[in-house]
Amino acid sequence: MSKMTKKERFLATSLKLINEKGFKATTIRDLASSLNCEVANIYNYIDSKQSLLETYLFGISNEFHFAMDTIIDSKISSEEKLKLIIRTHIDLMVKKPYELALLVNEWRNLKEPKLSTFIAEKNTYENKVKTVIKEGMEQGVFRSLDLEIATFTFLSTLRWLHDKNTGYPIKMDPLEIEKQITQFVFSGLCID
Amino acid sequence: MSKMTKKERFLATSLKLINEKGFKATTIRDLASSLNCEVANIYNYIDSKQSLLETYLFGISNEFHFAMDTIIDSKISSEEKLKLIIRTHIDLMVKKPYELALLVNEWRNLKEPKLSTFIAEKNTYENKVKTVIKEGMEQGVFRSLDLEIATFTFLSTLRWLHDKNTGYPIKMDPLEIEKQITQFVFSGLCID
DNA sequence: TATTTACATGAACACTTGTTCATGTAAATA
DNA sequence: TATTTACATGAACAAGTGTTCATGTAAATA
Repeated sequence: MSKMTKKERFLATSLKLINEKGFKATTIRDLASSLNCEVANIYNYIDSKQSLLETYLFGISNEFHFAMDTIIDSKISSEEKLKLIIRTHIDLMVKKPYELALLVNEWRNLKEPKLSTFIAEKNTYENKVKTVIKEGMEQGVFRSLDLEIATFTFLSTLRWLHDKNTGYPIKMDPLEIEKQITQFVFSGLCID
Repeated sequence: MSKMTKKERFLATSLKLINEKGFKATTIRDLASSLNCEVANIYNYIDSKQSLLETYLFGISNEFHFAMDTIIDSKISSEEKLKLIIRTHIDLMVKKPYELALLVNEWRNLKEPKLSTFIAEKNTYENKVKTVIKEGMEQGVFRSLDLEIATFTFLSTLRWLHDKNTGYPIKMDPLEIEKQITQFVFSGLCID
């Protein structure tokens, strides 16, 4: 337990620092001084700086996929599925804001072959979202927009949350955020 | 003219490379070998690696502000203003996809005091968009969503363009993209 | 008690980084 | 023709990088 606690605390501190400075800009010595320990000591916790990034990224990536698969397999309408996708993103933003910011900003720093693996997972996720939207369009529930554009525009509406919620405390009630974004996505800005 | 041509070509090549690898990951030696020239030669064009990034970022930032100010000062409806903002983003994406991607991805690599200046410009821009949306809400043209959320969600819908359009040729007709995104933003996904 | 385990240390490594220097050349300008 | 200008070169630098090493300690386990 104490073993885990120590490593976990290291991982948490690192995550925060990497978010502030960026992965490339954060040196092992930065991590060490932020943890009040010696540089070499860090290698008691991790194999390499790269593996640290990999741990974070594939960690949340898995969480997203797990949630997504649950949603897709459930017997609910396309509209409800999309609502749940929005809810999942906001949930994860509240619970793991730093990991989410990494997912958006730092995945480019992965190296092959992990980079390809990650991109594949990313594409798979996007395709699952695309499928939900496609179903909705075919059922006449969603407007028949270009599928690619609709999917990526939708995903984008969930992305600014990460940019805004790193470092700052989340002021607004998550449920309220969810309500607002759902309304934007489903009904748009205009009244008519 | 030949002076400008040479420097411009250097700037264009650098821009592409920095987009592929990221600013931090792109070394002066990378630039040199990509340009088939010696490392030292690069410093005939630029003062420092940092100044290179600054040139790019403040360059497009200015373009955005210029376009935005024209829109804001024109005597048209809030709805029309928002449409023009969408058009501006897509226009710039088509004309300067690499600069735009930098604007989104690499501004964190600026150093003080340029970083603060950039963030201030960024905030100013976002506030101008916010004002347009606020006007629309007050006039009853736009749905009364939370202003912050509506603004950033709107801006996000224009951001994925950059991610998707670096490196790849833009397949879809810009006018069609504009039409689709405008529809998404104004009317949302749902039919009802 | 003996031995493993978890964590800590500081020096050293091999390498990469941005940048500068002194020098050179070929064309444009005066 | 003389001189400035634009561009090119290769070596060198000082600083910073991730990582490893041999060694140490204090507590948990056997």
